[in-house]
Amino acid sequence: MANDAKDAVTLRDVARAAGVHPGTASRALNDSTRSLVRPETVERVVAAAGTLGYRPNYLARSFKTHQTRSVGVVIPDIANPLFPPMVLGVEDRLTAEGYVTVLANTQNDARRRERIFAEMLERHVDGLIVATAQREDPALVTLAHSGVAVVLVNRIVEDRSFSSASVDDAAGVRAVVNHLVGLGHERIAHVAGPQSMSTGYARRQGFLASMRSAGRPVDPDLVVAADSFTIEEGERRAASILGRAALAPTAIVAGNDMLALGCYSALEQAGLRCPEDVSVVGFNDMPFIDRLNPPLTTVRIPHYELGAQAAQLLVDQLHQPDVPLKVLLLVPSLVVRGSTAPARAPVQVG
Amino acid sequence: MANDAKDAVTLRDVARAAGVHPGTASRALNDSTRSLVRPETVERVVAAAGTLGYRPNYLARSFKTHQTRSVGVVIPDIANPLFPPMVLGVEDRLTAEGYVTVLANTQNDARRRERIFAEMLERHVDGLIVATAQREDPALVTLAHSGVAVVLVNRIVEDRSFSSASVDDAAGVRAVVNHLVGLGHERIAHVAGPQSMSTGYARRQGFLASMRSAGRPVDPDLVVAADSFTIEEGERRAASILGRAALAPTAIVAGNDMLALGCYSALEQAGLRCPEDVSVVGFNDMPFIDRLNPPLTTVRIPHYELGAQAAQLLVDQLHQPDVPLKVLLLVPSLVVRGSTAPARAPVQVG
DNA sequence: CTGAAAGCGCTTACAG
DNA sequence: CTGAAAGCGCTTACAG
Repeated sequence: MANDAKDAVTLRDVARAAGVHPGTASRALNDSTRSLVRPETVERVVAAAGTLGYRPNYLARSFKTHQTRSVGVVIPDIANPLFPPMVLGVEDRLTAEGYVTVLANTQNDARRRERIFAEMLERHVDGLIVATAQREDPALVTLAHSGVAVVLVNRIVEDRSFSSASVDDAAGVRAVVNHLVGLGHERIAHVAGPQSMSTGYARRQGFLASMRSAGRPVDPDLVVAADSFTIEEGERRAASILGRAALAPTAIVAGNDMLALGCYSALEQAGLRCPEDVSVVGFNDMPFIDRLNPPLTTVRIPHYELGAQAAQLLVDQLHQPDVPLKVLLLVPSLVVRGSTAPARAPVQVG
Repeated sequence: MANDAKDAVTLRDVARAAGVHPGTASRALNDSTRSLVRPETVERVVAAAGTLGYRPNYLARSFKTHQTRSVGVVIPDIANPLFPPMVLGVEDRLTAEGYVTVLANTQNDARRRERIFAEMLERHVDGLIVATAQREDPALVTLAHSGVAVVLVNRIVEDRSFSSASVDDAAGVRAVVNHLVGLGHERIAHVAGPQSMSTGYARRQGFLASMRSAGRPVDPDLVVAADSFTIEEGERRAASILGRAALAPTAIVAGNDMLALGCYSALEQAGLRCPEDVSVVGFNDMPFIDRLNPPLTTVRIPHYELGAQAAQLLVDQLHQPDVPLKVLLLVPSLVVRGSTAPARAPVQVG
């Protein structure tokens, strides 16, 4: 039974060994104060710390300085394969900067999110990386007012009062629509994501704008919005389109890959083939989506990079509190796979 | 600009408002010491805390008590879809118990893992849930000797000196072999996982034993072990089997789903079809594996439950330090999908 | 049952 | 450049 760290070496021990006052030892050992100490003294202290195997007590330091060198990462759904690579990017960057990652997942539940925010504050995280922003998000604004540094990733708040790393959603959808139009599609449906989130909203707006630019009239019966970015919602909404329209669409633009998977299911239920009868496109290019049946045409976004950039924004903010807000928009690219094919005559349904 | 928590309500404020000494206020507010205080006094203190909106300073408490109510979760590869649901299970359980989850990922790198362990200790996490155990793992043993509570998940250390939640690997593989034998397969290959990990090892042992029981001779040319649980390694090892044997196997048992995906690739490279020419079976039933082309027959393990159980074991250990070691073995089940089919005559290769 | 006091291990104005 | 001292906000033996 090792005795925890009861017998740990403290700063006093180091000071004694080096023949200096604890205050001096502290200054010698800290980057920001080292310059205040005579080089020879620094050397002596560092040597003493080395031989004694001194490890500063983070708890004491945090207690004193109110900094924990920890960052909370709040995601909506850890089971959505979009997020793990993003978290990985965050974690890599944060670890490199000496921060620790406290992960929490809201399960798309607002109450749960509130609790997480409160707890993160109580834990005195130095900052937060939030992937659960709503277009209007009073809770998040309140949080930021409490003084913690907050950076948004993937989704953004509309008033742009946060630094963020996200993706040019409209550009992504434009590429999708152009691709489908190029394949001769006329009746193009959209299963949009939740309109309360910037991603769901911007992609839908982008869809409507691109269709207009391409001179394709949008049949209102072919545009629906899901309540969440889940397979189930995708299936349900796609089914409603297929059930409502007399003519099936020849292509469906899904708000993201999860919704696209739902579209696959709905098509199968309706006895329609993808891509022979209906093309489907997703958004995100999440892991393994290229190995599906059929492989999904989708918009590739740099998951890892998104996380890493968000982390960098936060670190910058922590190191220099008056740094200006920065909105980073990464450019996505279309990846064409087997789920899209040239348009044929629309299938009669219903 | 809200002033951080500079103006926070402290225990002294509560004590003053309630007309008691801070020590008494502390005792009144803590579950374990409340019984020492007269009920009316407790009431007064609690009321004062309520009106003042007192929130205890965790940092001060942690500093004093050496407990942080935080738990480190160490996984080998966040990009492996097996782990997110496991982490979710851990997190749910831990959150419910008032602990915070500090996530770190080793990327299968021993050096990185060492650094993570050291950092977790410096952060004074109360315990660790480790998904990166090796069959022989001196680093982990050292860690446990330092006094932190450690619980293993998924993989175990052979000397059984840790509590753990894992899966009966041998039983899982037995079900696989029986399934294949039932389909008439004779030439069954095994692309095993790393033999330095309990999962890779136990499944391989289980494979050999089950084949023996089933009266199927094992062709040594058809059994190889991968260096890591990755798609690339799976492809490489499966290719080596296909390249070496004069007769292709009619089925491949992969050490896990990632390796099975690699087998898919290798078969495709070799111009062989799955399942028509060669059946493939995985292990883990990781998310989305049922939507692949073809859907993978695999061994289902309760990912979420595994994480939740490990978390519970840890919490038990933290609440009662002398709790006996507990090795929990969850029972997996075979899920038959499109990647396995009745045996045909083996295909001539090379 | 409650108060008074010490102390956890640091950091940081304040002197000198 | 360094020392002496205060103090961060709690918890917990120790008295009474």
